[in-house]
Amino acid sequence: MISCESEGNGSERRIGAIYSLRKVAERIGVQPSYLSKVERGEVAPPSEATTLRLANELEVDGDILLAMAGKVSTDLKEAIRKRPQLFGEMIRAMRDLPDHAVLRLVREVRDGDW
Amino acid sequence: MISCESEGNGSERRIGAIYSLRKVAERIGVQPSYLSKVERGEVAPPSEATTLRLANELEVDGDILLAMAGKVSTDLKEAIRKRPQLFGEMIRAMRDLPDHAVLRLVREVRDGDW
DNA sequence: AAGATCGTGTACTAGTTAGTATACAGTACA
DNA sequence: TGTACTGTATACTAACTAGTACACGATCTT
Repeated sequence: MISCESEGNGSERRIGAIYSLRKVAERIGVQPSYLSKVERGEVAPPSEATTLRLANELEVDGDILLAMAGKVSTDLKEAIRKRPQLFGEMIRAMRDLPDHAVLRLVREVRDGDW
Repeated sequence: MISCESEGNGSERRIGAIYSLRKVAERIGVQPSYLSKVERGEVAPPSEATTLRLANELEVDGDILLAMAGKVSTDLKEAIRKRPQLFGEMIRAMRDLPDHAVLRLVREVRDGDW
């Protein structure tokens, strides 16, 4: 587990103990042994719920951690399921675009006069 | 199971027998009893593979049948997983757009000078 | 030196998924 | 009238998911 310096406010007995594998495991509600195996890839990636709790705890983007776990967020799947043909076409079209083109599309949609 | 008229070339003893539940079940490689339950929603929707074989057999859009089964095609998920942030943003942005706006985007991407 | 904490190894499991296998009663038809 | 085919009810299951429970030796701190 990553050990990093805490702010050192004196409330912890040891520096870096806040992000110890055991502490993180406890905060996200799994057994330390399980988190250990997850980190080393010894077991299949956790469920979506557990992955998102972990992402939140480690302050990383949930979509990214889910992707690392080979999964896609339920709310994205839900959006696709509601309009499968339209979103299917769109995603398959975007798949072949370079990042900057997709980014331009995102901006266009956001600013858009739709 | 839907019974429809065949072309009547005389090779079948009874009309409409080509799409009998049993025949379809056999062609997609499941038990008739299972397909029966699937059709009536008595069991959970089949796996992605089985759903796609069924869609192909019935000549309907795979994405649509998957969506009816509450699923999303693996190749779409794969596209999202490769660029989770970008595609996550895009899909969440498109989620709130009306159909015609998404369609316009699809056309734009297709014709695009990207 | 002792107690706390560290990450890890091993063994086990409830619940779910995606079906199979077989038997059965109704219907068409020659 | 029998037999071939229809859809369906019932009972069962192998493989997988997503973990738990507990023990262990190493290390760190006082």
